[in-house]
Amino acid sequence: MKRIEIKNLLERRDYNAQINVKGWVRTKRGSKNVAFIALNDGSTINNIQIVVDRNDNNADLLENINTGASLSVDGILVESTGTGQAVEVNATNIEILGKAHPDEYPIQPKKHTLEFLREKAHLRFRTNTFAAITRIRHSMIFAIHKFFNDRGFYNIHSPIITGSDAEGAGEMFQVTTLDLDNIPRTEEGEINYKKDFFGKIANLTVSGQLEAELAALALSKVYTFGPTFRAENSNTSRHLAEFWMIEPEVAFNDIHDNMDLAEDMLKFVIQYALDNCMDDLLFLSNRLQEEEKNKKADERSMELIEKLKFVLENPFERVSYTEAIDILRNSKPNKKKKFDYIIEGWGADLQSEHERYLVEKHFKKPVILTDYPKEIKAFYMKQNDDGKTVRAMDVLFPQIGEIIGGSQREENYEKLSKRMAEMEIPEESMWWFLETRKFGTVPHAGYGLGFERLMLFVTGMGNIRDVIAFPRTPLNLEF
RNA sequence: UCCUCCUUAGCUCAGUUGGUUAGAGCACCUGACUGUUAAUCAGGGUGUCCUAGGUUCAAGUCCUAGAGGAGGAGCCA
Repeated sequence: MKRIEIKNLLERRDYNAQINVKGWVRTKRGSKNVAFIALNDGSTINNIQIVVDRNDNNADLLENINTGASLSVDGILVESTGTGQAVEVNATNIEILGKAHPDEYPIQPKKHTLEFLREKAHLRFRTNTFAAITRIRHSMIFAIHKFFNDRGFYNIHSPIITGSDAEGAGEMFQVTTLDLDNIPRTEEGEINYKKDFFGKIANLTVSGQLEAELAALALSKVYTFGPTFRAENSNTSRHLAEFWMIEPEVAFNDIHDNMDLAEDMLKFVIQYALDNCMDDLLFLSNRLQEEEKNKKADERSMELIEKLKFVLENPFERVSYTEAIDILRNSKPNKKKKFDYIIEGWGADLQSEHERYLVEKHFKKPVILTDYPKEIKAFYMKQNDDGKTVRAMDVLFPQIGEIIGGSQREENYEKLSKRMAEMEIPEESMWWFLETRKFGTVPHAGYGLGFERLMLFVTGMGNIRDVIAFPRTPLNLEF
């Protein structure tokens, strides 16, 4: 008999139909005459209840049906006589596909800590929490592609291995096929990269932006969605060494178009989650509410679904860096010296505590900060006429901080070349990037969205290691 | 990389100013009961107290070093 997915089965009402379901046991509840098995196959967060009549013939069978075991169940779909579910399956035959010995199987029907489950990353998909996150993650991936596809964008696969060491976005992972026990040297005693696979130093990409710009300057509207690698020794709940980044790049867009695009995109994908993942969001919301009970009233955050709707319903606050500095300088925590870094004046880099103050205390909604001092931003950003600032835009979200970083790009060859020289970025490694400003240059803009940071916001999870299946962080590469 | 905190049963955690035999809930086993909802009730015993040293009559508890984890900061998405 063909297997029916539990998601579909739960919606059926054709009682007495013969069906087959396969899945993993979540719990088994004992009884003298009858046993109840909650079975889940990942198609939905909800389980199907399997009802088994106890008799002498199946005592051994039932003994081996423990949490985590996999089953194939033939049975009859019936209306449930109990409360808590509309339909259930009266089992006529159960085959145990794989046992899960209860003394050894670590995922038991109880609350486990997220830290514990991180150490069981191979099995944590089998928990409600991670299955829900995984389903939501899929929907978010799909929503992002849909958003851009619906608007005529082209998806670009930017390279994962790069020969450019000047992307300027952080420490890089080197890629080599050289024998590390016997490194070829030049006559001067330096490592001879001419003998390496590519004949030069190669690294994993830290950004697909530069390649996306090249494509945008022909196809007008493009985006990348790929893995990104940073070898920073970052040990926080917001950083990964390997993460996924979405980088749209649009020719003829200025910074205002760029902000509109970012805001539209975030709202689209959040709406998509509400429209398509409500079961899983409700589960995560309840889970969070349980945790919140242990917190003081003023530390509790907004309920998850309410929070998502709040973002949808309110325009993001657009504020220049200069205005933000004024707000911060006159803020209570600054005057009372509650900030670890006191804002003295214009030019200071904003710390996490300042961004949080603006988003969570002052504006109480997402904020887009623009026009930062050029000294604290990347070389490729469009220089404003004031000679001091660049057309950068950072989208700041409550709890997450910077979820998007972007800018209008400098399209003027001379200005870009001059800025690269000032920042000591070697032109010879970036000649191809500069040539786009030499031939048919146009104003353009783009940004990078950290996909896992979006996932943090949508799921309400607190640690980025719990919204990606196999997180890569310093000293962590088990799975 | 820096600061702070944590590591006790399979899991979640308690363990007093250093003091006798280290505890609870869940899971597991036995029994009862029952169309149950992480079923319930009764009984059963979990152990390298992270590791290695040290102080002490006595260390889960104090000290030193190491390992692992968490939170915050920096870097950033």
